[in-house]
Amino acid sequence: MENKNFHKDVFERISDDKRGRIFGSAMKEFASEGYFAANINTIASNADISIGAMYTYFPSKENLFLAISEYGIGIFHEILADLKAPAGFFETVERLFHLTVRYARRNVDISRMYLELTTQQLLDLAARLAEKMEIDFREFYTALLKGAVEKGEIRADVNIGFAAKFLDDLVLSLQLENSVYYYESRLRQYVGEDMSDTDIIAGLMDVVRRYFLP
Amino acid sequence: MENKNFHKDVFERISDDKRGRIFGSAMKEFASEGYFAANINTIASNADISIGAMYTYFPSKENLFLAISEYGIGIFHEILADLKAPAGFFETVERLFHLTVRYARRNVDISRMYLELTTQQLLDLAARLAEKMEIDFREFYTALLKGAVEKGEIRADVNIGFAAKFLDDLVLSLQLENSVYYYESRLRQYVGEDMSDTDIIAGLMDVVRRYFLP
Amino acid sequence: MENKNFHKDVFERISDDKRGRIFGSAMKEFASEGYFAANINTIASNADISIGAMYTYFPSKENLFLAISEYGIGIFHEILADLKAPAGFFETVERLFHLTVRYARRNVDISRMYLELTTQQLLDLAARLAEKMEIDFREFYTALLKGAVEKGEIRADVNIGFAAKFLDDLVLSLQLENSVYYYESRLRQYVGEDMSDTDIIAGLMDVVRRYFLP
Amino acid sequence: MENKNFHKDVFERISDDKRGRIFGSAMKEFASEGYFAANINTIASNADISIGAMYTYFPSKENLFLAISEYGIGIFHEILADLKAPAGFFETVERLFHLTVRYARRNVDISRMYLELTTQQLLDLAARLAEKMEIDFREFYTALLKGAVEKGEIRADVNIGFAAKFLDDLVLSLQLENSVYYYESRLRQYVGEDMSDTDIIAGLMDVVRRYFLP
DNA sequence: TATGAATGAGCCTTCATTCAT
DNA sequence: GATGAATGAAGGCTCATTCAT
Repeated sequence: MENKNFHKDVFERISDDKRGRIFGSAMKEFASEGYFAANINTIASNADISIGAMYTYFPSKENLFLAISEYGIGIFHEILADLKAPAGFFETVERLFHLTVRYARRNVDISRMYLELTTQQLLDLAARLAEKMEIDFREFYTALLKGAVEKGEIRADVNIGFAAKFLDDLVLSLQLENSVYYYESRLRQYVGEDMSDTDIIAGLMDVVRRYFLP
Repeated sequence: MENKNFHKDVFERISDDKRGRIFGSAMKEFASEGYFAANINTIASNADISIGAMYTYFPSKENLFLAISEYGIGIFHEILADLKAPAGFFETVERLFHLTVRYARRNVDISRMYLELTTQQLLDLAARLAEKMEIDFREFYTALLKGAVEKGEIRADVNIGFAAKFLDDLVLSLQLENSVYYYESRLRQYVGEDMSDTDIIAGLMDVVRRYFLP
Repeated sequence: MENKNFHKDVFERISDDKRGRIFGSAMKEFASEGYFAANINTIASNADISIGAMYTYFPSKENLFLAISEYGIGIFHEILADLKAPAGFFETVERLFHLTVRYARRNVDISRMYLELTTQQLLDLAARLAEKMEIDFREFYTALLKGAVEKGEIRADVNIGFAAKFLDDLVLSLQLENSVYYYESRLRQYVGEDMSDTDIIAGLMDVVRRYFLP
Repeated sequence: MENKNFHKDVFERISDDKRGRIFGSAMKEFASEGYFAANINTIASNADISIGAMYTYFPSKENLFLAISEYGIGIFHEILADLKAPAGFFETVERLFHLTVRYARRNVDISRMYLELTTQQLLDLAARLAEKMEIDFREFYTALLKGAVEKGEIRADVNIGFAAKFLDDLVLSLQLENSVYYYESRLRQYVGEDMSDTDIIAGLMDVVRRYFLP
């Protein structure tokens, strides 16, 4: 059983507090500056540890980034876990939208890192980390849709693959609009300042219903 | 009337060929490496001009990036110009989708730069450039939707702002999937390898019709 | 009586096994990497002790190096001890050559360290350690030559000092050729692959005889 | 015809003065500190150029070292060139000894670098550079000895290969004693302070004559 | 005493920018 | 105007050494 970790062993033995500070500091720096502009010395200093310590925990900047990415992406799995409880199709989708908004806001840095990770040619490995999460979401959507068809909740002639991606697109847009300034601002330009999260999700549910109902 | 250009005056007096080489080289570098990892010396060398020349044309890396962004974003205006000819709502939307695919493919570097520009906290100014284009698109969508409502082509109770953003989201996803590897790959994971561009656009039109028809 | 040791007192109280592991590991590292590239942490880890322990035994990298040098150089004294038994001049010289080859091969790391120590400006102290050994060898050569002159084994008009150094040069070349790759390879380029150790020593004895015999 | 240089092209275009300063500074630093302890910033600063400049001339510390080594080793070829004029065997050997002393003294740094290069496991490439010079010297010795045998100047039964190496050993010892402090000091311990260079060379010629004359 | 995590000065290298020619 | 050599601040990373446990 090989060691597939991005961190060195010592990192597992340090206090939760310190580990948290490192993750927080690194996430913030990577999210706001991007991989290349991010400064390891700054990350260490903001986490209140020495650069030396940083390098006893992670063998390189790249590995630190990968570790942070892996951790960050993992957070989004929680959304899926939160959705486990069986419920009707539209109810589930609506909860997914709400959870997405909540998670994106609570984990702005992670959201941004994810975006950076997908759009930049960064590191193959990083992209593959994101893909892992994609797989789980894909399977979730697919199962959800198939179940809904079987139960007659939605029309039977939808193309499952296409519809799944469509749902994911809606989720992605919510994520962007709740973590990336540019997309938040764009949203407001389109719908004005008055439209609440609830309104927006209601709007999305309208889209979903019109598409999936017979 | 102050000079609001990102380039210096000399830049306007050089040959089209040279200007083209600079834009091409810079776009490629910025798109593939990202702003910070991009190397001005490399850009100059690939454009077959001296670094000295580069700095007589642009006062800084930042300004070069901004100039390139402005130019690149302008390209997408052509899509709007191409859509000027009056036509039915659904016909227009379908043409928009086709044009988006074509433009994204033909201008992969620009597409990537646009993405980088919106997701990274890069330069305020850069984001504002992108917003300029957004405005035009927003106005286009709004006019299109209002006209369609007036002509009775689509149901009258749509929220114009929300619907406009919705259309733009669809366009954005097409753009991503045709220029950024990660999103291209994600699309294929969802819909398989067999689905053609035409099929996908047909799928999107289905979404659009179900949403906008009464 | 001050403490002139390079190690701290504790070092004398640890097990022979541990002491041996430290010497072995340090010698190997210093010999193969050179003083500056040598890594104390690596030495400790290869010796299966903690860095902390290393620093309770030796106050610094420099002192560790000196201790190792002192020890290593001491090893070569054994050659002299092995030569104590009185014998004829040429017989003794021949045995010296054979012993040199054997010791150099058996203690490659020490040989290399010795070389490094003499050629690099390393540490004054280190050079002085090597000089200590030199003194013993010098006295040995001098006594040997004087005795041989007295006994009429060699011509009486040799310059003892010069002749002693000459003998030491021959020994040095044997040492180099049996521990440093570059000199081993150089030897082979000159004399071919077929010449055995015995042949080479025979060649050297020929040199010695022609020089010292009347 | 590929570029086998260790330096970048620009280096060939700078003034002889500057090139000289760089070589001098680098040689001194590498010779006195050894490859690893040598500090590129120090080299640059002592040569009165910026570190940036250093890196426009040489792609890396390693390449700088190789360039310096190549140059330094080349200097020793001059000895061979100086010996071209045909002369008797013993006369030639004596001139070789004198030239070696003169060159070693005049190029102390080079001599030391050469030694470092052979004794440390440094860089394969570096060792190969030294070997190149060895080849020329080997061929010189071989031709010299063969000629001397043919002309009846020396006894015919010498083993050319062994004898050649023997001559080179004598030269090497002269080189060491005239550039490396340790060996200079060792020499003095053996022969006293009074023996002049001329005396020492006379001593060596005595060795040579006794060995090579019938 | 032993441990090994922590420290931080220091080194190699990059690259945006300047400026003499 | 064009050139490209020169500059030097800044960043990733190493490793001798310390010290709390």
